[in-house]
Amino acid sequence: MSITTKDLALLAGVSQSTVSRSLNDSPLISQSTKDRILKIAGEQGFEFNASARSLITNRSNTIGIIYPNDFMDYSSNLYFSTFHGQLQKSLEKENMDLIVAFANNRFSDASNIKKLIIGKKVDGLLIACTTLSSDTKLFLKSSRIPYVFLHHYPDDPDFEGVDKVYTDHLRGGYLATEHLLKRGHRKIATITTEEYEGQEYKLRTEGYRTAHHFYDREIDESLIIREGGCYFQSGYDGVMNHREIFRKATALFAQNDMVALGAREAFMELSIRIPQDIALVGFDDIELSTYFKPRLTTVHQPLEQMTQLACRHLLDRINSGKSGITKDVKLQPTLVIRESCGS
Amino acid sequence: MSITTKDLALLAGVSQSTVSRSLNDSPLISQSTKDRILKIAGEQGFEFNASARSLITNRSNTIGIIYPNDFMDYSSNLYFSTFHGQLQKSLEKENMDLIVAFANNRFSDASNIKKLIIGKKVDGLLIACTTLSSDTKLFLKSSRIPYVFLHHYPDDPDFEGVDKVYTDHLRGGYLATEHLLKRGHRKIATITTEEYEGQEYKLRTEGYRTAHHFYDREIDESLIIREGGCYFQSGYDGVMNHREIFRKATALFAQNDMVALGAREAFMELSIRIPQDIALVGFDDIELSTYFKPRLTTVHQPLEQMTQLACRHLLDRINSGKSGITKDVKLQPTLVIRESCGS
DNA sequence: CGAGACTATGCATACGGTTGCATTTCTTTA
DNA sequence: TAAAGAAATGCAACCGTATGCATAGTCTCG
Repeated sequence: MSITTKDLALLAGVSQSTVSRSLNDSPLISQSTKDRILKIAGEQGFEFNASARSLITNRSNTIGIIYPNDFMDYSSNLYFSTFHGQLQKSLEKENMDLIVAFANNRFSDASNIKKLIIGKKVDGLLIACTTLSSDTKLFLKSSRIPYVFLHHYPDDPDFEGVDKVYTDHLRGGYLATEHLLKRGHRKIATITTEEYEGQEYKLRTEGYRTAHHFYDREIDESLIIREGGCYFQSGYDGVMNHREIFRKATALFAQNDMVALGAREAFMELSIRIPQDIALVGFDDIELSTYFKPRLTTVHQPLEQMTQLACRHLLDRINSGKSGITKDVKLQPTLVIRESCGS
Repeated sequence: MSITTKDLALLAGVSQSTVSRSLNDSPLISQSTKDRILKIAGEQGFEFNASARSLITNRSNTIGIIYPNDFMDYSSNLYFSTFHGQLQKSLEKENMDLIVAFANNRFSDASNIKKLIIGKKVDGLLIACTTLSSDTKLFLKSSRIPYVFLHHYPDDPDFEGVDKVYTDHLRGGYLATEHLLKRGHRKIATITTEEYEGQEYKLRTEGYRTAHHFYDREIDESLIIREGGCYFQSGYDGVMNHREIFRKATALFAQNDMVALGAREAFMELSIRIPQDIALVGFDDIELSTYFKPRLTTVHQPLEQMTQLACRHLLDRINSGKSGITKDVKLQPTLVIRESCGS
């Protein structure tokens, strides 16, 4: 149906290989021939057949992104949507297509990931998911496919020597807490989660502790709320179910912005004013956090930088093979001070 | 590198075509041979090479979704993230992969869409975008690729006979307004947008008008606020910049949930209480709208149904060709009554 | 002016599958 | 038991592109 290089060859009165070489700007072909063929190709609206090309070059110009299975649950967490949007943008720049796969396919027995990799549908993998099945892990380690962990990485000795790009969550937790300590707060509550399978929240809590230690402040364990989730509702419940805490606490470090917004909603219901009665810090710096007054002070994750770097590293791996030093890029978050802690 | 059907043939002591037929469960092959080969394939972790397969079958098992260029701007609009999540889910069920493309590529001259289609990287297209360049439009009409419009469709005679799946936005606007009218409101404000290129908001306003006519109520044009956007900020500004309106209006139909939330924020600042002082209705029924108290009464768009149907229709087209009657599916939205209009 | 070097092009094969047709093997039936 | 029919398998072409190698044409230079 569509026009092929053979058709172009016929039209130009040359061989198919000359057409192929011309379109690929091979130095073997004279400029005049190239020009002529390029012109014809343009007129005919020619585009390479991706499959034929992949078959011979072993490159699909497509990469895969692996998300956790319950990614959908996070779609209400704007962090992930923004993340994904950034990623899509980064890859558009590189002229690569993106296919999304989930850690475990719910509808078929065969892992879609394997199919993508062995079937050569993707040239490499970005993995934004820390809980891979041991089956998948094994497969990844043994396969030759380049991959880089993004956003976070599994706390697993098996994945020591692999590329990763992620945010320094501990530092983020530290920054948030330090800010509150510096502003004179002594009773700082925090809402974290232990249900979520990644390690991010543990690290953020770790940062919370480190800041206390650094500033020589006792930690009141009763101020650490483990509400079991990283959603709006978790923040709301976290406050509602622990009202007594907020009689003594003068500040709250909510470990992500959605949780912060949930907490904020609860505070409003309880007539606890932000920032007068309680200072509030979030994490992620999603767009939504600038909407609600007082605008949320939060820890910014450099999403754009993260996705760009990850893409670059992955493409480097794809182009130059598995060799080369491991890239372990820990990006530094920054504190964005707005009004939720006073001015 | 990877194992091929030829390798399997060698292992099984049969010809490559027998392997191919076995793996495709062809009736030509005896059950015993099939079993044997399937077993070997399993042991070897065989997966078809997608490119080789596509090349000969002309099917990539991948479809494309076209989003507007400024899709990123909407990522703060949870409607779109949820939409995309649903879509991904629907396609996972059908064992198809998804590639996202944007109406106009910002980084390269050549349209990515053309490349995907002519290069046969996708078998069909879902189009969730009403503003296609005339170039792209022309191309779509002339190409043989199956496509279905999703979410909304261009108001364009060129696209009369094409498949579409969308929500009845007019009816949605009607339902929202009717609800308010029935509850006795006579001065109902609405925040709409005329900047957004789709027609949705025009239709929602149309529904607002229709309801008034049906219930024989005069329309006060001064109550129609065109704030120029469909974001949180638009809702906030819409209220803030038109405070005088809300001295007479007793209800607000915000034409999407983010706008409603923005308006809510403004109302809170102005100490206008929901629902006592003003009743509020939104549109979309995003998850976020159930978080904030009073929970938002809104018009639910049947997203899951929409994406599923669109996928089904597209796959039907892909499988059975361009023929067959046009599917023009207008889904009915429903009113979800929560607390933002009183109880 | 002819040999050698270089440039530009064509030929043929490979990539990994699918599939029409030929061929072999096994049944069936007269 | 042999011929015919059916079932199972193999052979070979093909999908559209890339590329090593052979070849034809051009240029240089002694």
